[in-house]
Amino acid sequence: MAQKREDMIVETQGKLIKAARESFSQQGFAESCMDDLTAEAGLTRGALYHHFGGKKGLLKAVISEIDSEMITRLSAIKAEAQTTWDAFINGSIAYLNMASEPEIQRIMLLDGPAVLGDPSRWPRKNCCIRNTQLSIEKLMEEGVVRKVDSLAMARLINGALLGASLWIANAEDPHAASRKAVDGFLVLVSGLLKSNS
Amino acid sequence: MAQKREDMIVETQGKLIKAARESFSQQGFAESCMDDLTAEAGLTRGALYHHFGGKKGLLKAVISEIDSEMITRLSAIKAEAQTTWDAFINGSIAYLNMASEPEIQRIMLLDGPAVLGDPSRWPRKNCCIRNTQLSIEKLMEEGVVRKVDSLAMARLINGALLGASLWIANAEDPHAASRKAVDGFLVLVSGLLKSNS
DNA sequence: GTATTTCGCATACGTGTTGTATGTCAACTA
DNA sequence: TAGTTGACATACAACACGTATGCGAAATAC
Repeated sequence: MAQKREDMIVETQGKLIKAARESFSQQGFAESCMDDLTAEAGLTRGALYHHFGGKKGLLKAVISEIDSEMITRLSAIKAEAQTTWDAFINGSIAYLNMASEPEIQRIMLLDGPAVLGDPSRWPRKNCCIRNTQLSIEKLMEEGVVRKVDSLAMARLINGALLGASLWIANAEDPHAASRKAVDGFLVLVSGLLKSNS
Repeated sequence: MAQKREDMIVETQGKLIKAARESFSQQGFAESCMDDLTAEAGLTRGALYHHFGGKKGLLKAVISEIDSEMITRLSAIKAEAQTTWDAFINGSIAYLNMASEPEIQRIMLLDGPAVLGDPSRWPRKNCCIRNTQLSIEKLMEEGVVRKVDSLAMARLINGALLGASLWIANAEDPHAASRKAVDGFLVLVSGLLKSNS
């Protein structure tokens, strides 16, 4: 077990990331105080700057972790579908629901882009947009959907889901809003199908 | 001319807003220093706090001004169209282009939502989402598009355009990206048309 | 026309938060 | 077991924000 030290490191980083997820999602990135945040994790700012280089570095680590979780959840849902189209639709709806969760919305959709810039430039192996793009390309190969630029379409769809999720999360009746958003989304993506026109 | 004092006020506020637009769009809201910003306008932070109450208040004023300009530009474009559908499409494309402008993107689409929260809650008389919603309702009345929840659809469409514009602004070839985005958007909204299915 | 009040804006100050520089002690290496 | 690394804490300095206070020119009153 030459892993004792290494274990402590990942534990420390984990505690910091956990505390950061809570603080960032509840108070927002700008309002989060690093002294409070690290104290919550039973540490000091020294650990933070040692491991992550600063406040933004911690945000990057948090985003990376949440992103991985989202990919995992999305993949599981898509794997259950029978057809590529179903996988695309179910994945999109799942994304819509995830994006309505306060933590994901605040960190990934509001503070993340504002602090770190365009999400597609974030250095992460898997990202949701890439995922959507691949679905579309597969659907085009299968001849199910019309020929379009897959990246542009992925951006449009991702943005649509994001916009709807912002609305859902702030609606007086999120459940009803979610249903309306899904209905609308289905109408919208029906335009992709070759069978139309 | 009992307006001498009042004129000075609007001039002062105008200078602050102008400087803020530059600073916010170039360095972002968080990185903007109020001392530098006010000095740029030939004033001090005293004027800022007197007129706008603080940093966030200034951002609100800036957003309000930009929003008005966007509405004006959109209205002009929509008024030129022959049909309601054309007005909707042309307005959407115009919005896409506007959202690709650095100032609008940074202030209205990135920092604004992160600092002030969901844009639909912003206290402004006219907003782009409301505008889109009205277009959709009119199209439904005319029997051109299928029956959908207009607000949900407006949110989806607005989000799609926003997502695409973020991509365009960060693309290596913005012009080509813009064309692809417009093509994709047309495919997407074709799903709204009643003539399909 | 002068006295008085208002208020637009500047100046001065205190506080909180960030980043860096330095110190310390436990864990690895030989 | 001695030496070295490095994980993390402590101490310090630099801003940037918000507030409290002050000044001087317009507006108002008489």
